[in-house]
Amino acid sequence: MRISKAEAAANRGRVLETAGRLFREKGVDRVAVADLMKAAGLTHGGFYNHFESKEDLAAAACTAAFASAIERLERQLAEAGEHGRQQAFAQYVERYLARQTRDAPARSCPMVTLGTDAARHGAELKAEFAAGVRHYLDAFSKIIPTAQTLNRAEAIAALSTLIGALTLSRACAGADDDLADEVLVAVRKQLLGRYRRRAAKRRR
Amino acid sequence: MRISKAEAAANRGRVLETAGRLFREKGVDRVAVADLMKAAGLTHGGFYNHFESKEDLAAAACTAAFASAIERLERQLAEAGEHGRQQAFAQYVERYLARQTRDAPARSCPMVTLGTDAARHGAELKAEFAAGVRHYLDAFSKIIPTAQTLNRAEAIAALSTLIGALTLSRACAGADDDLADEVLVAVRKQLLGRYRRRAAKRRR
DNA sequence: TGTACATCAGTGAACGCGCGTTCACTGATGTAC
DNA sequence: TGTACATCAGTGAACGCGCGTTCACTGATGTAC
Repeated sequence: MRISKAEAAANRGRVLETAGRLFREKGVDRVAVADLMKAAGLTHGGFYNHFESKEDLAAAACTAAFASAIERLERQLAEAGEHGRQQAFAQYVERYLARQTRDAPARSCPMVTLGTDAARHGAELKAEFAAGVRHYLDAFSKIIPTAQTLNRAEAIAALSTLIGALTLSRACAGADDDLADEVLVAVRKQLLGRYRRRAAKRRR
Repeated sequence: MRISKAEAAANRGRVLETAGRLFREKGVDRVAVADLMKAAGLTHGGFYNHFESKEDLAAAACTAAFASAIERLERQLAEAGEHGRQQAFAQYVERYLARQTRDAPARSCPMVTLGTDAARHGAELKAEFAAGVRHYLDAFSKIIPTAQTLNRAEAIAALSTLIGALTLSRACAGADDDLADEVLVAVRKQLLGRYRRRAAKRRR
């Protein structure tokens, strides 16, 4: 049964969004196309009307995941705009390293959930991932509270810290919850303390 | 044909070591048992004489990978013992974030290469991963050059930074080499600069 | 505006391949005497 | 020390399942007149 163009586009969007969630949660290799389509409310046969291959979908889902992550980041930045960068940064770190975030990878940072996949999968996914990182970094640089000259290198380092911490904490959660939580707390403390100290110094 | 016990043990060791390399390089899910056994110089049928399942091997290989990583870490620490912690730390960071390391994941840090796998696979692998992190952290704390009270939290943060940077750089390498290299350089600079500044301050 | 037909998103069976695992078999090793 | 036999690591064919992908078919939509 043929479907209206608007409905078809909506279906495609739903598949993309579902893929973004499932791929982040379980990894690209551990999600079957048929399961994914079922989760999106369709049957698997129609998949190839929308995407050339599973890899093609992975690349598209990666782009979409980055887009929504960056959108959220910029919203946070805009909201806290008046209170200044430092507060926006603190809030961002708190959310990024919250236990809730760790335990809900499906909607979380694509750099953590898709990074290893991107390193191992084909060129399409890798290209979209790299583009996503570039854009994310641009947005993220704006909320790092520091001197202008170091902005970008510091942004990269801070982002790396967040990514590594979430990776570690997720991998340990369930097996050693104390350790998993300790990682979140320690990194939160280090990241926030560091920039707080610096801000205090600037105020003097 | 039956084989001597010593030879059988050597075979098992070779399988374990091969798994450690291949799993780190391609990820557990992207290495077939048959290919792995062939790479170890055996046929796939004998696999189950040594391991209960592929998951069982993954857990054992994770432990082994951590063991060799920690051994290397402690060797570096011992070598540089006389020059003091700071130099050991600097050397460690330089190696960890070298392009060579990034481009040779097979022998590199298991926290980067197996972290996402551990988060997604079964409890066995996760448990071994968490134990590995604990041990690695203990060894790593010893080379973080700072005040005693903060040692552990700082070690966790520094390690997270390294893990995140290597993850990012690997995922971007091949698609955007400039960005991939920039990540390595920026994080190296940040990590080393930070501790160098602090050491200078202590000397005053 | 109404009619006739082509299009094409969605369906579900089917294909073929690769994978983890099992199994009957081999023959050198280890052991009991 | 030498002999007879049980053990068991390794082999490679086979099994069965799940997966990515294809395909003939359906029927509502979009379009040409």
